[in-house]
Amino acid sequence: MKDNSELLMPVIATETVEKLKETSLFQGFASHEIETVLQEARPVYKEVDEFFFHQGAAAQHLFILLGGQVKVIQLTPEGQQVVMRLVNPIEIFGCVAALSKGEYPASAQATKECQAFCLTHERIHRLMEVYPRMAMNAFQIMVQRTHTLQDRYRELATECVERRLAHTLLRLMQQNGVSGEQGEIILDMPLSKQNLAEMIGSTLYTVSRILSAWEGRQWVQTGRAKLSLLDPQMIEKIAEAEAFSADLKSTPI
Amino acid sequence: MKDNSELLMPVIATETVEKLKETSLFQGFASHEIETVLQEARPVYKEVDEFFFHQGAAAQHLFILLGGQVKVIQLTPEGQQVVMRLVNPIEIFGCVAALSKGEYPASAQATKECQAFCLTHERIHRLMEVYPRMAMNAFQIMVQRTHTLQDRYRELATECVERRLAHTLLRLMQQNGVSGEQGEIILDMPLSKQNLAEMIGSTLYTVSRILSAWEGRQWVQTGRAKLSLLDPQMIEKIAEAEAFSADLKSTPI
DNA sequence: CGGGAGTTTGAGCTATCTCAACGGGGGTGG
DNA sequence: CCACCCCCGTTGAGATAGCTCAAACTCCCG
Repeated sequence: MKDNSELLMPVIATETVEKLKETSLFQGFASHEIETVLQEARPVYKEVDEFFFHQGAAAQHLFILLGGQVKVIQLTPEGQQVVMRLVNPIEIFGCVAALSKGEYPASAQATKECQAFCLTHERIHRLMEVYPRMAMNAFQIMVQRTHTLQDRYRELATECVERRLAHTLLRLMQQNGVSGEQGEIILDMPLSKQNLAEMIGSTLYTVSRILSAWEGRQWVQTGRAKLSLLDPQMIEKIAEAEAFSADLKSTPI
Repeated sequence: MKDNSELLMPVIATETVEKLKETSLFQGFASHEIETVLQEARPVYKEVDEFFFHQGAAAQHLFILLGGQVKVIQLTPEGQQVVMRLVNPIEIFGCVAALSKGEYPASAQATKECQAFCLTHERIHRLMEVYPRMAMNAFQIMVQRTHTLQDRYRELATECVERRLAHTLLRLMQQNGVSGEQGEIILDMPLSKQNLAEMIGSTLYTVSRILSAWEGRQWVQTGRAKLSLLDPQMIEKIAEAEAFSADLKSTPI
């Protein structure tokens, strides 16, 4: 283990530090400062579907995702899942562990093979006292995240399923969109209808129906846990226009 | 103005510092440090229904509420309101203004006569560099708030209106509940059916129907923008029990 | 070449929204 | 002090988006 970490650290550092430097938590940090921080971190690897932590467990570690993707999910008392957010590389998750010792309010599960760093409660506390900038950045991140969550909340409270789905796909496009050969945008992630439903507070049946309708008009293309946007502008129209809808029952074009 | 501020500052300080010391943003601060911070703040007063800021306006100030109550609301493009949160004394709002210059994502409106302090972007930035503890506290506050918002999101996504209403009343009870003479808990705030509906993503009609049913069973008592919980335990049962409901159409007890 | 996970689709159901009409209390202005 | 008006609330009836359940279908994997 010791050999391993001494081997890994410098490799990851040189490769990753520059990336980290540009982003959220380490805004305004010098390279050597980031390296110092990473010295305190422990690398973690997870296979697909493995959990970083479970809802209700003692919150010990904050994670910085380096590669892969993580979904943060909450379970209702009845066992229904709700996807609270998708974590992409260079983002942090498990923030509740950062300063206070409590329980994780949600679970974090790998949707791809993942590499991450993890930091203990005590170390974060100490680091933030030494680097106020880090605390400020963390604050900033949470402000931003609250903002996003508020938007989703408003959508959920006021919009119909079709528009919520459109909004969600657009968000996913921004974060995980990859341009395909015909100009379509492929969502580079495993994404079942069930997953989508859990993100927008709906059922896989309804999601399937809506996507079928969209597919019939060549706006999207769906497959087994795959999805491409053929006509993002149309999806935007659905998301924004109040009086617009695929109108699932209308005559075919 | 100058006379005014010199007159007000010490008065408010001596009276308020101890309160602030115990709470959120100033955890771990010494009295004299809080006083120093408040020197940089400007007092603000608002009448009922006045706005501290509007959604979309340039985010210039972060506010610390001293007295009164504020509701933070988002407007949909169609003009529908959603109440994102209620701010009670010694809480902060307008956090988005703290570090980055952006737009307020929501509006803040006084529901009672309010006193508050406001701090500019630049000052907060400087203060947080001097007092890392302040940044850490702010981070902590936002983590907590995200947690609450996630819970509400999950409720909205998975629960029926009646249970969402129950959860919301329980939350309000904790924050604004005052024990009445007969052991009932009075919600010490102006609270119309419309407001409640905007908090839980429903309509005033549905809320009215549910509360009527509850009132019929002596669980609550409603009036013009008033509400008391006569039997909080029953409301808790509704909130938690999966198979429980007032069953609006059932025979009277 | 099963088997299973993910998906599609139909049919019926129901919680909730919408619309409309009426009720009632309290603040305000005469 | 009274009356009016307005805002808030109630209640009914009808419409509907989306959920539930059930059944069949399809791809991928071993």
